[in-house]
Amino acid sequence: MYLYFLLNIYHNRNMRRKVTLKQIAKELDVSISTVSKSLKDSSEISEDTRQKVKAFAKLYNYTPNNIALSLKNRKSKTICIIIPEIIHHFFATVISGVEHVANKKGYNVIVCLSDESFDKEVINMEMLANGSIDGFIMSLSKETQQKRDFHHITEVINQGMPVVMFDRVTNDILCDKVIIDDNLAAFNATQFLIDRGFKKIALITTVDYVSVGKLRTEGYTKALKNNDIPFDENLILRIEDTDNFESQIESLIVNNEIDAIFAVNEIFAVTAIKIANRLGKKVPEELSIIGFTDGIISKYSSPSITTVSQNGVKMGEKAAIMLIEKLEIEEEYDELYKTEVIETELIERESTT
Amino acid sequence: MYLYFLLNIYHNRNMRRKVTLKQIAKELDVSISTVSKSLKDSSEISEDTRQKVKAFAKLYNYTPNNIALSLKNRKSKTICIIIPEIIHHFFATVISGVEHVANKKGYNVIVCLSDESFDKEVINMEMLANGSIDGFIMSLSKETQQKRDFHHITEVINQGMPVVMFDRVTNDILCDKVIIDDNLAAFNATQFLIDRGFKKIALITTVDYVSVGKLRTEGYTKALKNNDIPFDENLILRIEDTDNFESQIESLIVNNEIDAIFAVNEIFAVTAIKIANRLGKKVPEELSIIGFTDGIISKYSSPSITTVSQNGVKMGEKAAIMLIEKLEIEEEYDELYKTEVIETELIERESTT
DNA sequence: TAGCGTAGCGCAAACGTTTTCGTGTTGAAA
DNA sequence: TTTCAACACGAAAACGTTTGCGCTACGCTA
Repeated sequence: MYLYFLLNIYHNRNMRRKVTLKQIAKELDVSISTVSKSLKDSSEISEDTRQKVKAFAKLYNYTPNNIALSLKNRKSKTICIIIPEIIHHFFATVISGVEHVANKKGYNVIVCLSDESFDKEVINMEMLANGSIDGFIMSLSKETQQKRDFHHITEVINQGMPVVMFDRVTNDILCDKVIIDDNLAAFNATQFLIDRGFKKIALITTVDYVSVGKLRTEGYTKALKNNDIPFDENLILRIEDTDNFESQIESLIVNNEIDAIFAVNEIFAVTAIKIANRLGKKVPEELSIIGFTDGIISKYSSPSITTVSQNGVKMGEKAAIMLIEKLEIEEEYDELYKTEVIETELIERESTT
Repeated sequence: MYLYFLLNIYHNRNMRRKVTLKQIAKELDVSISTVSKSLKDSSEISEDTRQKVKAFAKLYNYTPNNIALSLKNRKSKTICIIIPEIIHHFFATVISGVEHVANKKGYNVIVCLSDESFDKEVINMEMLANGSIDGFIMSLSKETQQKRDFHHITEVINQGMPVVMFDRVTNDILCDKVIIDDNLAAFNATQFLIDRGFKKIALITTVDYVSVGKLRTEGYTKALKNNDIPFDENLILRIEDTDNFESQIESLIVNNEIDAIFAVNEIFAVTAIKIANRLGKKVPEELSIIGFTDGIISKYSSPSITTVSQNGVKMGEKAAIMLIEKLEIEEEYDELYKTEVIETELIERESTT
């Protein structure tokens, strides 16, 4: 009898497919249920049979098939995180946070990249919302924010699938959210520069449809107003195309007598430093610069960059916790949506006086 | 009849679970098979019924349940990539490459982080090798490389699941691999420095059990030998603990009259620049530095760093292509394992004369 | 000896598909 | 009127689990 089994399993070379309950049952000449129950130590089964089955299962390294379990339980123990770009350090840190929490709770993480494209975001969501995953964590693509078309998200939510949005969120969707107070953080950063005595403070930001760009711009504006510093539209540079923005920054610095710059991301900040250097303007002696997002660039740039630290790991962890909480509530949860605000921190380095 | 259906599906508020073939069948008073066949435009079914079913399916937004399909087809159309750390820019680019190819071919990507830990690597593999995924792409954790314990990988391979290893690979496992020629790349980088007339060339590397560190060290050594430059063990700094290595680099620079440094990664390179600056040694005028891995740091550092570019995106793409090829061969494929070598490129920037 | 409790196990349904094969009905040819 | 092909559809198995319930046989009590 054992021989037959061996022949069946080791069908070629030492290649052996995963063994199933059925195979074990056949081999031991009992029913599938008996095998299943034995492995779960059910008292329905005699001690004797139980031991026999368990020994056999161990020998052949039995583990239950996850897909079958998913189908039966109608849950996959998998969550999906959709981000615009994995190359951005910030998003990588968020993934890291999500992954660790998810793993601890027994969940797997599928990563999808929208590449800032609306269509890819839609396709990804539709592909996975069919049982493959239990819930979404996502940050909107630029294009989606621009189009303001969120039907794919409402659809998923209406199916009863929890969604947690982070960083790039929208008020048009009701769901759990994890954000930082972009407005306040920008306000604080600008105030920091004002406190150092600067009056001509430039802002390098993104176009307004990117939610965080807009909020940060508002925070900047508010700080100026609060301190009775005249607002000068010329000092605001809104970068749309991230391919070729160096010349724009250069003219900003050349054409205005600025003494400080607040940039809404690392790349803008480090590029500003580079161009200032090239123009013979010393940072921080002649020009102070503050960035946003505490990535490796800010840390390793020289001079290293004073920046608003946006704790991606923490955001990811929080988002994962919120999602999994929703998933593990038995009942149809009341639609109580929370928005968590992760605190930011101003990290002072060498790029400011 | 429609009313009944509506009551069933929209059971509360406008929450509607995904509709199944069974529900459609019941509602239209036909069999499940008829529904399934209609949706697949089978000629077995009359034009009339087909249209009716399709219209109904469209109305209720039917899409097949992925899990059920996975169970039936015994493949999940999902692959898993296991990496030591997502924070490293290089690994992020690899994911990006994998994701794009996988997506184009209709596969999803599960990302697992081993955090350089052997145990996490094992757990991740065992968790997913039960039907959840069709194949692995992986880069070994440091701990795994140190222990030289690869049983979890052979086990998975013996189950008939394809594995593609990249970057940090091992000869102990027979499978497809994607690597760069670390030895040659290091040789070329060192030769580049020698060609510039440098004789006292330091090497900042990792401990030897990290496969790529070892290979790069060998390339460095070979270049010296080839040019009859005396090999000086004091010029080699092997960094184990990445937390506190600045002081080690500092003593390397202070205690030896070096005129160039070859660092096996970006962080070491940029840190070396920083310390050199602090010590009043100008880069590149008094000290030339070459890094490895063309990440954002190298690009945005000032001076920007001459580096060996290791195309992560390309590695990821190649790995994904190889894996999916294996997956889609119908027959038991012959065990023909290939090792693809991705070419590197020396990108000259400002940190070398 | 009839009755009954219980230990030990198997049946079958369910999760949502796909697909093979079978079955009933029709219309036309013989 | 019988026969048979073609058409339109349904039943059921299969993928691998879990689990409620039913069934058998045994040993015991009355």
